[in-house]
Amino acid sequence: MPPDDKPMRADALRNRNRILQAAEQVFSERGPAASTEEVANRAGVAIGTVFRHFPTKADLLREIMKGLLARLVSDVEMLRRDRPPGTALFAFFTTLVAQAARQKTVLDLLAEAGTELSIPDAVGMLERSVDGLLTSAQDAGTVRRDVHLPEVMALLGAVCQGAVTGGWDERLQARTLAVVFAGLGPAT
Amino acid sequence: MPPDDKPMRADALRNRNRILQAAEQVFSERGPAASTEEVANRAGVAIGTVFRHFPTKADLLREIMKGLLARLVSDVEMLRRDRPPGTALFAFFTTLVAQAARQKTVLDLLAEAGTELSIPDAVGMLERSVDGLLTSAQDAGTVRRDVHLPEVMALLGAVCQGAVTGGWDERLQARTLAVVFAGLGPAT
Amino acid sequence: MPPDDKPMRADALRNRNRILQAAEQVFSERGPAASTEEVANRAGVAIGTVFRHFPTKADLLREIMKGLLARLVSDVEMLRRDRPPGTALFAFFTTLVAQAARQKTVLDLLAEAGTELSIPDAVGMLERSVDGLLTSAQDAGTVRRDVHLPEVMALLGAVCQGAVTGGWDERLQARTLAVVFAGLGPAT
Amino acid sequence: MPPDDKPMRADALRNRNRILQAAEQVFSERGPAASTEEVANRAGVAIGTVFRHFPTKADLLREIMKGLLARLVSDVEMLRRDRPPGTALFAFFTTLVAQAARQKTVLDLLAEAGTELSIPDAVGMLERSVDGLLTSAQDAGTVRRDVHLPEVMALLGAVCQGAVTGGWDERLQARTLAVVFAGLGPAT
DNA sequence: CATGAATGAGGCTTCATTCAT
DNA sequence: CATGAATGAAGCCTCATTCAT
Repeated sequence: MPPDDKPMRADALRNRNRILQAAEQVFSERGPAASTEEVANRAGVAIGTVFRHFPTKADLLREIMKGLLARLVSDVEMLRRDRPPGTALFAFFTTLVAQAARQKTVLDLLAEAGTELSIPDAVGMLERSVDGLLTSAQDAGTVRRDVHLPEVMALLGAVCQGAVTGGWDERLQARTLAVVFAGLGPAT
Repeated sequence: MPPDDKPMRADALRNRNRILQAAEQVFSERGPAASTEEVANRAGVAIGTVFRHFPTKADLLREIMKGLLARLVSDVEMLRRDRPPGTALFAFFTTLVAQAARQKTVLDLLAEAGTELSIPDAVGMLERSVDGLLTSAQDAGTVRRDVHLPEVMALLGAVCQGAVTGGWDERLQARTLAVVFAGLGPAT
Repeated sequence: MPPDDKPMRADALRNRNRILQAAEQVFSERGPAASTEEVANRAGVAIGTVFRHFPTKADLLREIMKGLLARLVSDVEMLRRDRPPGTALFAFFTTLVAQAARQKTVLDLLAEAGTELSIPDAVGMLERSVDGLLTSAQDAGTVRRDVHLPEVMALLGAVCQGAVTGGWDERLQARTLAVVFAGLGPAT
Repeated sequence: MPPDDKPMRADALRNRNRILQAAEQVFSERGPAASTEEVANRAGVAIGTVFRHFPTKADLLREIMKGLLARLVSDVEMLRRDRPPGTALFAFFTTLVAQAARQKTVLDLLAEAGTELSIPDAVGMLERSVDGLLTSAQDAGTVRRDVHLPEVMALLGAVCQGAVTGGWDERLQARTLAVVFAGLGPAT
């Protein structure tokens, strides 16, 4: 989401993206405490270039989060198109946990930065998307009607965090999600 | 668990405990990035004393974790004594989430330090305790037989992380746990 | 004083002047530590353009000084034309102090850059001009004969510096100059 | 003026003083833009030690100023004791200009830092001291009664600045001060 | 043993200057 | 010529750790 009042030069844009990718990697691996210098190295640019594009480390973190959240929103949209409404929400849980390593950044940042970083818009969009999934699932009868968005978001976050920090393997992911899905499903 | 080859003088032991308490507070509030100096201040000792007791910041963190995990183990034992076997596991989930703020340290540390810190013993003990809870619940018929320890631990961790980093209020804690409990319960 | 071996295109010259004006403003307000980038912004040109015209920040500073000194010289000439010879020197003092804010740049630069910047020609010209003022005043009998140019220049500089860094208001300017003028005047 | 709630260890105090001296030198020579690192080198301590004693560069500058101003105040007091009241003020002017190189720091800081640094107490004390000198001189009849403190302070500052940034030699100092003294003296 | 001063590597950020577009 | 992105040295400051008192 580069703010392009003026189109932005080709090379600058390429660097911007390289930096964003490098940052995503680095912060995923080392947590948000990783140094900006390392991001620069991994991106193959000088440290000054990172700061030209993102005047502050927090700006860089914020931008990564925006990107990740945007990607999640589009994942949701894709699922709504390609899956039967009754399973799309479950599929989203599964995807999310499977990608957890990538999502680590999102969660860590939400945790670490907390008050400082603020990207309510992006978060709000994701919530609206997931709400769509939930409603569809309830209409299809695969999720109980007394389940509401907040706990779904909470479970999404929890399970994702858990997967990341706990290092769940595939089998464990499946078994854990099975419990959650059973909990969401119709009462009988 | 002071390494007591030589008994350790009374005042030294008192300092050790003060430091541990202070550290728990400080790291809970500020995250593991908080400075050792602040721990020393809060404990009312000089920085050198902290490093005499815990040669490395990581050692200090590790020791806190051990303490927290030990406390969890004793929580579990207490629940086994005081609660009907069918609900003890659920009670433990509830307790854990409610105390999440305190547990923040545990999780953060697990996340942050990851590979560096390693405290398999303490974790193992907690796992054995929880396994007891699980088996009892299954015997009592309040938890499905095809639920196994790994996913229970996973859910415990996930839900705890979620509660902390998501800042769930009491209502949200209850609703989220309701889903999980439904998922653990008998299939109808 | 653009170095015009080749005449220089009209737009280039306009940029040169814009940069010079901007630089004068910026350095007056923020001191010589202000960034070249800000000069470029204020001038409405790109940073590269500033460095094309002035290969070094020091070059830019030097050029500003030359300009300011040249302006002072022409102020002196004007006073010699428009004022009675007995008061022109005093008038120059007064003008200078009143404009001190503008002159801040000159002085700061002299102070800050010291050895690095060197602009003997321009300073020499100003000295010759002021010498004219001094001689006239002495001929008119308003300044003592045993006062020489060096101390006049020194007082000029001192009073100007003082006015700038001390933030003298009008009343204080007047009272201070009154002392200096009394000191310069005939003995009885 | 170390704030000695607790007496302060001998070595710490020695370092503190070494740093202060080094800083005075460095900032005199290179201006307030000189690097803290250089101060550390000159003082023969590590950079961290400088920051332990003065948490901020501004704190260091402020402390130097306090010290210099305090020394000036004591200079004044000494003059009042050792000199006839009619000449003490003039002697102070002379001393000040002669030491200008040392005082450079004071003035530069006053100029450069302006709003940021604030040490009103120390400045106020100096003003009160100089006021004493002025009154004495007026009582002794060596300074006109219609001269007031503000312009004396202004001239002091101006002449000092001038001496520093202008690099006046002894002869020039004398001639310039002669003019000022004549201006302060009785109207004939 | 406790104290707290000293160390110095490392992090974030700024800015003069260079160079591809 | 102008543009503005890239560079990288350098500055300020923090903090884990060591060591003299």
